[in-house]
Amino acid sequence: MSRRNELNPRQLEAVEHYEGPLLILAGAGSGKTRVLIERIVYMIEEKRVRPWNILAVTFTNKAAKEMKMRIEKQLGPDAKNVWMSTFHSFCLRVLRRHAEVLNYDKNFVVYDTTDQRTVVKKILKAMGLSDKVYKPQSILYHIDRAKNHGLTVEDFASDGDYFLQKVKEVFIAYQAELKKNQAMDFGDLIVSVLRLFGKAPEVLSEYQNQFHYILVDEYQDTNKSQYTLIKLLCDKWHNICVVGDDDQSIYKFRGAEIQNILDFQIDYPNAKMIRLEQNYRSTQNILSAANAVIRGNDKRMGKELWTENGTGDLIKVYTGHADRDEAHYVCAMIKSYQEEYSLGEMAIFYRTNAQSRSLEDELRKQKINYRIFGGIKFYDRAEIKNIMAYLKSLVNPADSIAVKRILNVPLRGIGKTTVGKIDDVATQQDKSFWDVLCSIGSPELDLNISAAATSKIQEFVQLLKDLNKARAELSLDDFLPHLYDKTGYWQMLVDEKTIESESRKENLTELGNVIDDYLSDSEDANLEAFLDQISLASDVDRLDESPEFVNLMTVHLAKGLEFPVVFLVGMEEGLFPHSRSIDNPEDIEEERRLCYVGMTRAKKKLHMSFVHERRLFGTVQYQIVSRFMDELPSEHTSLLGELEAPTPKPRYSEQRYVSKKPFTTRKKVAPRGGSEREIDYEYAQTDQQPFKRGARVSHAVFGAGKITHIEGGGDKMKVTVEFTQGMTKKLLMKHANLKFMS
DNA sequence: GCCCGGTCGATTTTT
DNA sequence: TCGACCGGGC
Repeated sequence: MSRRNELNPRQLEAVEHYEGPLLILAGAGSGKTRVLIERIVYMIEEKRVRPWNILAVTFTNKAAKEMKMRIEKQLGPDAKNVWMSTFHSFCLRVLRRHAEVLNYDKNFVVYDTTDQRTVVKKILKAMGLSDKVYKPQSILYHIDRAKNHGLTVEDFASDGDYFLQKVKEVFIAYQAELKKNQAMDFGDLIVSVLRLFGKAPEVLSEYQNQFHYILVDEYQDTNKSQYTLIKLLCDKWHNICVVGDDDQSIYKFRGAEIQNILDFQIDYPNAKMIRLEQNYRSTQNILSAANAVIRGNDKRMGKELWTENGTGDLIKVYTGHADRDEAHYVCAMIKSYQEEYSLGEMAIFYRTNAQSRSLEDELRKQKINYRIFGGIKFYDRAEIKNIMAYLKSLVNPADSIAVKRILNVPLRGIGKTTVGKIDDVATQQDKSFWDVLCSIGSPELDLNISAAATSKIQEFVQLLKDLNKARAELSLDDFLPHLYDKTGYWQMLVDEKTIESESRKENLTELGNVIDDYLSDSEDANLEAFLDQISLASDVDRLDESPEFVNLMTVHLAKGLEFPVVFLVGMEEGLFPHSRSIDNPEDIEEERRLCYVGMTRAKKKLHMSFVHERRLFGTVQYQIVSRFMDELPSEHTSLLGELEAPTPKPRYSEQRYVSKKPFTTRKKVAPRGGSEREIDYEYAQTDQQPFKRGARVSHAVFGAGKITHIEGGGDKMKVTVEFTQGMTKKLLMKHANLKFMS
């Protein structure tokens, strides 16, 4: 049964557009996923398009999975034949089939960022370059950037720049090393397909013939090489439909080119454009405010979100003294919402991961359950990486990064010196690390390795060989425990008996669950395919809805999600917008988009907050309110103090706030682009009152209390207040906005 | 081979 | 402030 009649006219137009290039400019919350799904269903059901002639590309596995599920629900098992995947998994699928064209082994592995770093470091060492001058991160930035632009090593131009010349040398050695290890990094996956298509035009035309219809989601986040890939693939039929929102392009630092979406109508001259501006997620207040913020950007196609959801609450703006107060405020608010919303319906967004700490401290103190996303990823945990390295070594022993990683884990007494010797031989004889390992102890190879180490290595080689035998005999879910056991890894954790080792064990158990999940929803399950899936998986993919936890994440991670209650914290210059983007107008625009993304996640209640002092890297930073706060029209915001304070409601009624928007009264002395922005900042002032010990006061967040201590004077006056709720706080008079209660 | 202690540096991160 | 990383000492 089609639900197409529930679509609005614009959405319907997008769904029923059939042939030729189409750009769907889909604002936040405008139901674009639905449109994509209905469009695919429409093509298959009404236009009798065969599922395998459709390619749909998304950016996250989560999005791909969800779309697949929803299409299957409408179409049945036929939907399985639609090619629905991320850019990277699509490329991996293609490469597994045609790897030999590029002289690669079919069992090549995918290297993640950590592996990349390891390789670069090794090369720097071999080339005698200091990793202080040639920071691996910086080198990898250039390598990744080149690949994002669709360039291979040969194309990499140093423009006579000495540093870039060295980068190029490292780049060349890096690619050679990857090749030797039968590995590709994320960027390679895309570039290699481009190379494959260049080298074997017949393969390209095979895919061109197959994909009559191509859909690309989040088009604003494609990079140059992804753009080229799509352009090639749709060159025969020109049935390309891209969906995106230029206002939500927030991954420039990863090579995303907003220009791709801005130029779509130039690239595909007869392209039709459909704007989806009706929002089904948020209230009008939230949308109007978000519209106003994003209007500050120059480079955009222009779009105004609107909704029939009603005006809704004003955006609550909180200003506090220190980060602690902000955390306190957020927690108080969360508690006050708990009757109306579950914890899982609330989320706190911040610009940088480091900000989560003060929030976490307070959440713990107040016994509010929370979950945090990002930070250390599941698959980045040492124990998971180690086990994965075992699995990778079994599938592809040429992967010397993996083999070296586990050679001495658990500790086998095979140390750095030994590894170094083996490495040297491997380089000299142009053999893989594993091959050298295998020949250790044989008479023709004298490495000057101690007898003890030699026998340890032989045991290790035997271990992997045994494991590979067992792998053939056991199913994947039986094999993993077997591996935990035979390697001694589990025992090692048992012996450790620390809190960390306990959590490591839990993670390993969780990895078992991941395998079970994997086995239950894929037919041709094998270790190779499992590794592929894991190497392309991310943490967000594991994000499920749980009602018992408040969600904490960076604004980046929040993209694509929605919550009834949202707290956007740390709205301060230098943090949001981040200091690294402050003197580049283009970067500021990206920060503004990020702010827009954060705001438009909120369905009902949006809170934005900033403080004047924040502990960062151990020192106190004095903060200035974010320019984005200035861009919020005052008619859509309410300052804390004008709004009903959370539990408990103060007993006073009169409002003392003189200025409606005290935080905006700053003078811009250097109006545009001036690096030193002189800012005069005013705070909401309470009338000066003769505060004395014992005075009963009221605070908008903490409620009623009693002053127990006073120190300092003038602007520096601090009071200690014992609140009736139980906590005691030291507050700076100037910012605390305390009210007297008679 | 391994452990410890000083130094340095520190956005965001769908794959 | 906190962690990763390296080099020296055992």
